Amino acid sequence: MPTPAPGNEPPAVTATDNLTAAGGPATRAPLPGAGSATLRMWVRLLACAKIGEKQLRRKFDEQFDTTLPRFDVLAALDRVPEGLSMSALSRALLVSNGNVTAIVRQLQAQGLVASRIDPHDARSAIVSLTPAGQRQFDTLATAHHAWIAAMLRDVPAERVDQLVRSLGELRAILEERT
Amino acid sequence: MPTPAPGNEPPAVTATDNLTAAGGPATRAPLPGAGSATLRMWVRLLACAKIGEKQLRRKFDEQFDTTLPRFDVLAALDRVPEGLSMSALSRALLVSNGNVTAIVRQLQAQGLVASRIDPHDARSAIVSLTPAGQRQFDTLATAHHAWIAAMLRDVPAERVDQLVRSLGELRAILEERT
DNA sequence: CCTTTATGCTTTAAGCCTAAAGAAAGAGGA
DNA sequence: TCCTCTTTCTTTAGGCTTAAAGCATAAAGG
Repeated sequence: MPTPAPGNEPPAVTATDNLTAAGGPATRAPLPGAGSATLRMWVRLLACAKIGEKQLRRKFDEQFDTTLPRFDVLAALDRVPEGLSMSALSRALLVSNGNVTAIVRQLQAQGLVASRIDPHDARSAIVSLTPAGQRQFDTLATAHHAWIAAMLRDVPAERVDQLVRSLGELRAILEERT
Repeated sequence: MPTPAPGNEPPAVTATDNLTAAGGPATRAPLPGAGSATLRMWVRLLACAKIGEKQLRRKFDEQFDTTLPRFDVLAALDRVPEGLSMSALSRALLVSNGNVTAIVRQLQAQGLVASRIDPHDARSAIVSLTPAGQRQFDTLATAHHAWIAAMLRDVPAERVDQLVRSLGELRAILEERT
């Protein structure tokens, strides 16, 4: 559609990418120095995460009839063969306690994870992968890895390394302020 | 908390940060070259987005009794005074069409946005900020900007600039593959 | 033993999100 | 006119997410 109904197509920019565009040379910008570079960084970070997540979510659904959060649980459990308590799981995944309850219930119904009472604490359930869950995770992880490699194949290797470092630093800073 | 309840505290790493850790010098790594640097980059990107989003969501809720998605809608509309159709809005926000319906309905009930029929196309509703919505957005945007500046105040300015560039490049690449 | 306090987990209410199906309007051609 | 195809939007079913309330267990102190 060339020249589509004037004023109907938005610039394909997410949210507030250029909040300070109007106003000319700002003489009283809030929080001077930092300017809005941090805001632009944040908006772009979020856009990247959203776009990529959308692609991965669709792949998980289409090819394996599962979801990203369920994969995340399996991945967390794969890293700790002894199993994790619900609380530990929720901390590892950065989601709320109640949320984990529902997701684990689904995986349990599918026979992918098992839950036993902590012998040292009757309140605590320890969740771990079943053999079927381990097999399922291995399959999913391979596909997941390949999807991401494909998604990012046009990003130069040195740029990837740079981002690994910078984002690691950024994550450390963000975690401090929690 | 030094030495906390042995075996109960997971390493504070999100999801699959080091999938290839076990196995020594891999002789048959899938997708050689790229290795798992892309995977680590992706996991870190996602972690940063989640941590930051969580903080912002809480701030929006506590201080203004609103939500991030609603702010996103206001922000998109602020950038286009003539208003946007529901479809254009959903494209700008990277969310589904049906989702926008619900969020706009909320904002409409609060009197922050108005919706009129497109005179050129009776199917299309054009949504725009009301004066009250504009005032609300200005307030929220100022706070939002300040929160982000505070959240990222320990990231060196040159690192911010570097990330702005790299993430912009990354976003462009991700958008191609949609 | 009993009370108080803290912890682990589940439940609930409310909201965000998607895909898919459906309703309504536009656009084009026979 | 009528038929078909497309586009725009809403609705629906299902899943993720949170905060807050509630239940059960644990831990500490009288």
